[in-house]
Amino acid sequence: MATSRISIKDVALRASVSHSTVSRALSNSALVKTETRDRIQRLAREMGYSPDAQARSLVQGRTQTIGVVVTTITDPFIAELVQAIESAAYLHGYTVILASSSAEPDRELAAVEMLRSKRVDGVIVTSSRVGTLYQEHLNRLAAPVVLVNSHSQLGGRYTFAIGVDNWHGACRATEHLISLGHRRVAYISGPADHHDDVDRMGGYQDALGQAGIELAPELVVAGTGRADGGEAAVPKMMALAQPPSAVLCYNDMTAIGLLRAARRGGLSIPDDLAVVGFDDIPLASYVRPALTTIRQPTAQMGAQALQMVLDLLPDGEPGQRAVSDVVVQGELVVRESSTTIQEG
Amino acid sequence: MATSRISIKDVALRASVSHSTVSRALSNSALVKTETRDRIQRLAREMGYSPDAQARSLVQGRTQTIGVVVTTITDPFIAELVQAIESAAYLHGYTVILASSSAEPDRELAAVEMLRSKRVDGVIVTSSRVGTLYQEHLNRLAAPVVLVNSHSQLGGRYTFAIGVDNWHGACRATEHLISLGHRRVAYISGPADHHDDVDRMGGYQDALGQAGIELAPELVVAGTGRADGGEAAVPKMMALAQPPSAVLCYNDMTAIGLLRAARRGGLSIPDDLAVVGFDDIPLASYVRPALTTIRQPTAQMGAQALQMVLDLLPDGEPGQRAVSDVVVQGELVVRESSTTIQEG
DNA sequence: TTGTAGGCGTTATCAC
DNA sequence: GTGATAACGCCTACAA
Repeated sequence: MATSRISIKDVALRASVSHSTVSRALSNSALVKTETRDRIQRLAREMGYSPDAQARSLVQGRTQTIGVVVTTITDPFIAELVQAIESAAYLHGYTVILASSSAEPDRELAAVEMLRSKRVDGVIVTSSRVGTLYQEHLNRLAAPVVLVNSHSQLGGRYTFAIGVDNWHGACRATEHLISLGHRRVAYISGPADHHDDVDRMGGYQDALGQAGIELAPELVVAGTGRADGGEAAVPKMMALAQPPSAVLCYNDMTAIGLLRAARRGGLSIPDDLAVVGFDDIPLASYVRPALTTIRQPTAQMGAQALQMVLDLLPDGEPGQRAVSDVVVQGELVVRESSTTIQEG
Repeated sequence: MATSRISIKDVALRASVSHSTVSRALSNSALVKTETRDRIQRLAREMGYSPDAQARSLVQGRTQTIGVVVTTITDPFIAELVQAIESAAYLHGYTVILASSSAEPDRELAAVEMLRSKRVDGVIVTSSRVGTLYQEHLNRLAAPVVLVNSHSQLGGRYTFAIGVDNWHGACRATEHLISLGHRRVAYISGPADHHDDVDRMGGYQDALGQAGIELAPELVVAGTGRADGGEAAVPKMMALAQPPSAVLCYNDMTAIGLLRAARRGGLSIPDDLAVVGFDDIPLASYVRPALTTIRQPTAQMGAQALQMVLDLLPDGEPGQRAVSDVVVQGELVVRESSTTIQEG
């Protein structure tokens, strides 16, 4: 129960002033006598006044709210991203509305429409797959949109992206394996149509080429981006006339699935097969053997995504100046799955 | 850019009707001629009209929005909870505002104040620790509050709770260990002041008593609720004159820390020490040996928490009828850490 | 320094 | 059936 709705009018009545004076007093306007201002503020507090954000937004034209669209908050990578976004938003006086799409087109559309109605000032999208259709909805948003780890296909005037350098990360990972003496390095791919996957495979191939190692098409195995993809890949790879001695996986979950299948199959990691993932999800350091991987600077990406949105706001706080797409670098984290040298 | 702000007035102008008619037409009121209604709806779509949720809320007195307060969305248990809440909210036409408190009192207060200003229709709190001070803030909210896995100390008229049966879960877990032949069963506790911990320890003790096993105070070791607590507990337990042959941990993270330390210490799990956790976080099935634990019906709890909030709303959709505190039962999930019988 | 009078975009209550 | 008109709670010229 507690405090019923109390408006500036109620406060005005009790303070024997007009509601405009209350409004000014509460926003610390210099136009009101210090004395009355203090009196009004005290009174408002006593009465349990709470400003109505909606009414304010209605007249001011902005809601101090940003929408965050995710496939599922259950994904640890996305969760960390959202945490960073929420945290940064809080520091700037913004609020986060969460919308999960479950990767279903209907819900994606519904989410965007909802955010439009709520008049969010900006939107951050972390669905790694942003189809043309989806993008079209986003463009109707009349608010700046920042994509995290996904590529804008249409490139609306107000749509920008921030993402990890997939190519470079995969390159580093592959070089790491090569530096350990591996010559036959496999790649387990992710979901078929993913841009990420294309780029990561590109880095893998280029690193091999750079080292003068010829590409072996049979060493590229189709995965799913989930653990099952990694599990299924093991028998395929091991059935080859010349099995690989090392493998780069599209992501950590693929690698973890692979670890699991390798264990069942009696393969010793990293001795029989060195394994590297991508992402550095929390699980990566907990599995045995702990996973070597490319760490995405998740928290940084989240915070920066928010800053980009703010920079795109009409008059908003200018973090620096103009906004452009941002590419961040991942970091190679060496653990047990690629080398027998123990670590944390 | 896209569509600028278009209001019902704009539509009214183009349709040569009053804005009231447009309002009625858009809400499918029977009071408007079918023909004009269709015409207006078509026009509104063409013009890219999007209703302003804030203006609507202002007059209707409810926002179709609920606030979710978490310590950190990064916790997999909480993430799953939030996912379920968001999903259920969507189905009921509600939107979720996310606020993370980082367990800092300042931010807790700020979060509550923000939700108050945003005029959320209800609030779900998943901070496992709800202090008296915090509760006081919550009571000022003038909106129903549902606590997940935490105990309301003041028990405001509008504050209810849903949580897992800690006592029963710990009881089941302990009985499981006893049924495997263990007589010396240890307990590693969680954060000192947690209600959860008290209840779980109670279940542990009662199960032992029930089996006619005398309680050995030295077998209760202080933990932290985090991995470090489990790690630190291993040397303490093993230094005992009669070390335990099994251990129940306050939660999974404690158990995982224990697993790690045991591994380093050359202890064989479950042969030297059988281990059971609590929660069944995703990690539990991925660590080696996979963790036996008590699974919390997370998704169900999230969905039900939302339903409780809805039921508490003034006129809101009545799921069933009166609301009361809810206790759900966890489920024993047997994996490798307590028995050598292989599984999953 | 303060008060009056709009108006933001809706819905709702009246008349017509 | 439809159109004025008045709220909802706030901000902000414009007056005083």
